[in-house]
Amino acid sequence: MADDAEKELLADAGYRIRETRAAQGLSLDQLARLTGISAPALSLIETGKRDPRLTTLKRIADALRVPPATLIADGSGTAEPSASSSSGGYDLREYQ
Amino acid sequence: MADDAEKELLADAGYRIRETRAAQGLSLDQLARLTGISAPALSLIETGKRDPRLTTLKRIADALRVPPATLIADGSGTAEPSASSSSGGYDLREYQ
DNA sequence: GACGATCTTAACGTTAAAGATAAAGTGCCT
DNA sequence: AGGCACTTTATCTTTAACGTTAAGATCGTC
Repeated sequence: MADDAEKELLADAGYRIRETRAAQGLSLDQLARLTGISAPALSLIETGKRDPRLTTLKRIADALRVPPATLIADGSGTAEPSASSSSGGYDLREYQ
Repeated sequence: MADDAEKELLADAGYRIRETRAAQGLSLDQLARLTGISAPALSLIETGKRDPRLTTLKRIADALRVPPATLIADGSGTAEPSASSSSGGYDLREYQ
Protein backbone atom coordinates (compact mmCIF):
# COMPACT_ATOMS: atom_id res chain seq x y z
CA MET A 1 0.00 0.00 0.00
CA ALA A 2 2.92 2.28 -0.55
CA ASP A 3 1.60 3.06 -3.97
CA ASP A 4 0.65 6.62 -4.67
CA ALA A 5 -2.63 5.74 -6.34
CA GLU A 6 -3.56 3.63 -3.35
CA LYS A 7 -2.84 6.45 -0.95
CA GLU A 8 -5.06 8.68 -2.99
CA LEU A 9 -7.78 6.05 -2.97
CA LEU A 10 -7.67 5.85 0.81
CA ALA A 11 -7.55 9.60 1.21
CA ASP A 12 -10.47 10.03 -1.13
CA ALA A 13 -12.58 7.37 0.56
CA GLY A 14 -11.79 8.90 3.93
CA TYR A 15 -12.79 12.30 2.68
CA ARG A 16 -16.09 10.98 1.40
CA ILE A 17 -16.81 9.32 4.71
CA ARG A 18 -16.03 12.48 6.61
CA GLU A 19 -18.18 14.57 4.31
CA THR A 20 -21.12 12.23 4.64
CA ARG A 21 -20.75 12.03 8.38
CA ALA A 22 -20.49 15.79 8.74
CA ALA A 23 -23.50 16.28 6.50
CA GLN A 24 -25.49 14.31 9.00
CA GLY A 25 -24.13 16.16 11.98
CA LEU A 26 -22.51 13.10 13.48
CA SER A 27 -19.41 13.13 15.65
CA LEU A 28 -16.77 10.43 15.50
CA ASP A 29 -18.03 9.08 18.80
CA GLN A 30 -21.55 8.86 17.49
CA LEU A 31 -20.45 7.11 14.32
CA ALA A 32 -18.33 4.81 16.43
CA ARG A 33 -21.39 3.79 18.39
CA LEU A 34 -23.42 3.28 15.23
CA THR A 35 -20.77 1.20 13.51
CA GLY A 36 -19.11 -0.61 16.37
CA ILE A 37 -15.81 0.75 15.05
CA SER A 38 -13.74 2.69 17.55
CA ALA A 39 -13.39 6.43 17.12
CA PRO A 40 -9.59 6.24 16.74
CA ALA A 41 -10.00 3.69 13.98
CA LEU A 42 -12.55 5.88 12.25
CA SER A 43 -10.23 8.83 12.51
CA LEU A 44 -7.44 6.90 10.85
CA ILE A 45 -9.75 5.79 8.06
CA GLU A 46 -11.10 9.28 7.46
CA THR A 47 -7.62 10.72 7.26
CA GLY A 48 -6.51 8.07 4.80
CA LYS A 49 -4.00 6.51 7.18
CA ARG A 50 -5.67 3.13 7.39
CA ASP A 51 -6.61 0.60 4.73
CA PRO A 52 -10.06 -0.60 5.84
CA ARG A 53 -11.50 -4.01 5.14
CA LEU A 54 -14.52 -4.43 2.95
CA THR A 55 -16.81 -5.27 5.85
CA THR A 56 -15.52 -2.25 7.73
CA LEU A 57 -16.48 -0.03 4.82
CA LYS A 58 -19.90 -1.61 4.74
CA ARG A 59 -20.49 -1.00 8.43
CA ILE A 60 -19.68 2.65 7.89
CA ALA A 61 -21.86 2.87 4.79
CA ASP A 62 -24.74 1.24 6.61
CA ALA A 63 -24.46 3.61 9.54
CA LEU A 64 -24.39 6.56 7.16
CA ARG A 65 -27.21 5.01 5.14
CA VAL A 66 -25.45 5.31 1.81
CA PRO A 67 -24.46 2.56 -0.63
CA PRO A 68 -20.91 1.36 0.04
CA ALA A 69 -19.87 2.18 -3.50
CA THR A 70 -20.52 5.87 -2.96
CA LEU A 71 -17.66 5.93 -0.46
CA ILE A 72 -15.17 4.69 -3.03
CA ALA A 73 -13.62 6.76 -5.75
CA ASP A 74 -14.57 5.61 -9.18
CA GLY A 75 -11.06 6.02 -10.40
CA SER A 76 -11.85 9.14 -12.39
CA GLY A 77 -11.39 12.21 -10.32
CA THR A 78 -13.61 13.06 -7.42
CA ALA A 79 -17.09 13.01 -8.83
CA GLU A 80 -18.89 9.84 -9.65
CA PRO A 81 -19.87 9.41 -13.26
CA SER A 82 -21.97 6.44 -12.19
CA ALA A 83 -20.67 4.77 -15.24
CA SER A 84 -22.58 1.54 -14.97
CA SER A 85 -19.56 -0.10 -16.63
CA SER A 86 -20.21 -3.10 -18.76
CA SER A 87 -22.65 -4.89 -16.53
CA GLY A 88 -24.27 -6.49 -19.50
CA GLY A 89 -24.95 -10.14 -19.24
CA TYR A 90 -21.87 -12.11 -19.79
CA ASP A 91 -22.06 -15.80 -20.15
CA LEU A 92 -19.09 -17.46 -18.59
CA ARG A 93 -19.65 -20.82 -20.19
CA GLU A 94 -18.90 -19.51 -23.62
CA TYR A 95 -15.34 -18.87 -22.62
CA GLN A 96 -14.54 -22.19 -21.08
CA MET B 1 -17.41 -10.11 10.81
CA ALA B 2 -19.37 -13.19 11.63
CA ASP B 3 -22.41 -11.25 10.59
CA ASP B 4 -24.64 -12.77 7.99
CA ALA B 5 -25.03 -9.60 5.95
CA GLU B 6 -21.26 -9.23 5.87
CA LYS B 7 -20.78 -12.77 4.67
CA GLU B 8 -23.20 -12.09 1.89
CA LEU B 9 -21.35 -8.92 1.01
CA LEU B 10 -18.09 -10.82 0.73
CA ALA B 11 -19.68 -13.64 -1.22
CA ASP B 12 -21.27 -11.19 -3.61
CA ALA B 13 -18.10 -9.20 -4.15
CA GLY B 14 -16.22 -12.43 -4.74
CA TYR B 15 -18.76 -13.56 -7.25
CA ARG B 16 -18.51 -10.28 -9.13
CA ILE B 17 -14.76 -10.57 -9.26
CA ARG B 18 -14.95 -14.10 -10.55
CA GLU B 19 -17.56 -13.10 -13.10
CA THR B 20 -15.44 -10.26 -14.39
CA ARG B 21 -12.29 -12.34 -14.43
CA ALA B 22 -13.98 -15.21 -16.28
CA ALA B 23 -15.52 -12.80 -18.76
CA GLN B 24 -12.01 -11.76 -19.70
CA GLY B 25 -10.75 -15.29 -19.94
CA LEU B 26 -8.24 -14.86 -17.15
CA SER B 27 -7.09 -17.63 -14.85
CA LEU B 28 -6.34 -17.10 -11.19
CA ASP B 29 -2.65 -17.32 -11.97
CA GLN B 30 -2.91 -14.66 -14.63
CA LEU B 31 -4.87 -12.35 -12.35
CA ALA B 32 -2.35 -13.05 -9.62
CA ARG B 33 0.43 -11.83 -11.88
CA LEU B 34 -1.56 -8.77 -12.89
CA THR B 35 -2.45 -7.79 -9.33
CA GLY B 36 0.53 -8.99 -7.37
CA ILE B 37 -1.90 -10.88 -5.15
CA SER B 38 -1.22 -14.59 -4.81
CA ALA B 39 -3.60 -17.00 -6.49
CA PRO B 40 -4.58 -18.66 -3.21
CA ALA B 41 -5.46 -15.27 -1.76
CA LEU B 42 -7.54 -14.46 -4.81
CA SER B 43 -9.31 -17.77 -4.49
CA LEU B 44 -10.25 -17.00 -0.91
CA ILE B 45 -11.55 -13.59 -1.89
CA GLU B 46 -13.56 -14.91 -4.81
CA THR B 47 -15.17 -17.56 -2.66
CA GLY B 48 -16.10 -15.05 0.01
CA LYS B 49 -13.82 -16.54 2.64
CA ARG B 50 -11.63 -13.50 3.06
CA ASP B 51 -12.38 -9.89 3.96
CA PRO B 52 -10.15 -7.91 1.60
CA ARG B 53 -8.78 -4.45 2.24
CA LEU B 54 -9.77 -1.49 0.18
CA THR B 55 -6.45 -1.31 -1.63
CA THR B 56 -6.66 -5.03 -2.35
CA LEU B 57 -10.01 -4.49 -4.00
CA LYS B 58 -8.57 -1.66 -6.01
CA ARG B 59 -5.67 -3.73 -7.28
CA ILE B 60 -8.13 -6.32 -8.48
CA ALA B 61 -10.40 -3.70 -10.03
CA ASP B 62 -7.47 -2.10 -11.82
CA ALA B 63 -6.29 -5.42 -13.20
CA LEU B 64 -9.79 -6.17 -14.43
CA ARG B 65 -10.12 -2.62 -15.76
CA VAL B 66 -13.37 -1.88 -14.00
CA PRO B 67 -14.19 0.79 -11.40
CA PRO B 68 -13.73 -0.57 -7.88
CA ALA B 69 -17.32 0.30 -7.02
CA THR B 70 -18.63 -2.18 -9.57
CA LEU B 71 -17.16 -5.03 -7.55
CA ILE B 72 -19.23 -4.11 -4.53
CA ALA B 73 -22.88 -4.93 -4.21
CA ASP B 74 -24.89 -1.78 -4.42
CA GLY B 75 -27.14 -1.01 -7.18
CA SER B 76 -24.72 -0.07 -9.89
CA GLY B 77 -25.58 -2.71 -12.38
CA THR B 78 -26.71 -6.26 -11.78
CA ALA B 79 -27.05 -6.20 -8.05
CA GLU B 80 -30.25 -6.72 -6.21
CA PRO B 81 -32.49 -3.73 -5.67
CA SER B 82 -31.38 -3.39 -2.08
CA ALA B 83 -34.72 -1.74 -1.45
CA SER B 84 -33.48 1.70 -0.50
CA SER B 85 -31.82 1.85 2.87
CA SER B 86 -33.10 -1.64 3.60
CA SER B 87 -33.27 -1.12 7.32
CA GLY B 88 -34.62 2.34 7.48
CA GLY B 89 -35.34 1.70 11.07
CA TYR B 90 -33.25 3.65 13.45
CA ASP B 91 -33.27 7.31 14.16
CA LEU B 92 -29.91 8.98 14.41
CA ARG B 93 -31.23 11.90 16.34
CA GLU B 94 -31.39 9.83 19.45
CA TYR B 95 -27.63 9.78 19.53
CA GLN B 96 -27.11 13.42 18.97
C1' DG C 1 -7.32 31.36 32.23
C1' DA C 2 -10.15 27.05 32.69
C1' DC C 3 -13.91 24.03 30.87
C1' DG C 4 -15.93 20.89 27.58
C1' DA C 5 -16.37 18.84 23.13
C1' DT C 6 -14.11 17.18 19.19
C1' DC C 7 -10.45 15.12 16.74
C1' DT C 8 -5.66 13.20 16.44
C1' DT C 9 -1.93 10.28 17.66
C1' DA C 10 0.65 6.86 20.14
C1' DA C 11 1.45 2.34 22.54
C1' DC C 12 0.07 -2.34 23.32
C1' DG C 13 -2.42 -6.72 22.58
C1' DT C 14 -5.49 -9.59 19.72
C1' DT C 15 -6.98 -11.02 15.42
C1' DA C 16 -6.82 -11.61 10.67
C1' DA C 17 -5.12 -10.41 5.90
C1' DA C 18 -1.65 -11.37 2.62
C1' DG C 19 2.55 -13.74 0.89
C1' DA C 20 4.90 -18.14 -0.27
C1' DT C 21 4.84 -22.84 -0.80
C1' DA C 22 3.12 -27.28 -1.06
C1' DA C 23 -0.49 -30.42 -1.21
C1' DA C 24 -4.94 -32.06 -2.60
C1' DG C 25 -9.03 -31.66 -5.19
C1' DT C 26 -11.55 -30.74 -9.75
C1' DG C 27 -12.48 -31.38 -14.67
C1' DC C 28 -10.96 -32.21 -19.39
C1' DC C 29 -8.50 -34.30 -22.44
C1' DT C 30 -6.10 -38.11 -25.81
C1' DA D 1 -5.26 -45.04 -16.93
C1' DG D 2 -2.29 -40.92 -17.16
C1' DG D 3 -1.41 -36.05 -17.80
C1' DC D 4 -2.68 -31.27 -17.83
C1' DA D 5 -4.69 -26.75 -16.49
C1' DC D 6 -7.19 -24.71 -12.96
C1' DT D 7 -8.75 -24.20 -8.36
C1' DT D 8 -8.99 -25.14 -3.52
C1' DT D 9 -7.05 -26.11 0.92
C1' DA D 10 -3.38 -26.27 4.38
C1' DT D 11 0.63 -24.57 6.79
C1' DC D 12 3.69 -20.99 8.04
C1' DT D 13 5.57 -16.13 8.46
C1' DT D 14 5.04 -11.24 8.19
C1' DT D 15 2.33 -7.33 8.17
C1' DA D 16 -1.46 -4.57 9.47
C1' DA D 17 -6.39 -3.79 11.02
C1' DC D 18 -8.98 -3.06 15.06
C1' DG D 19 -9.95 -2.29 20.05
C1' DT D 20 -8.55 -0.18 24.20
C1' DT D 21 -6.46 3.23 26.78
C1' DA D 22 -4.30 7.33 27.26
C1' DA D 23 -2.20 11.32 25.97
C1' DG D 24 -1.95 15.73 23.08
C1' DA D 25 -4.12 19.07 19.94
C1' DT D 26 -7.59 22.27 18.51
C1' DC D 27 -11.53 24.40 18.77
C1' DG D 28 -14.94 27.03 20.90
C1' DT D 29 -17.58 29.35 25.09
C1' DC D 30 -17.81 31.13 29.72
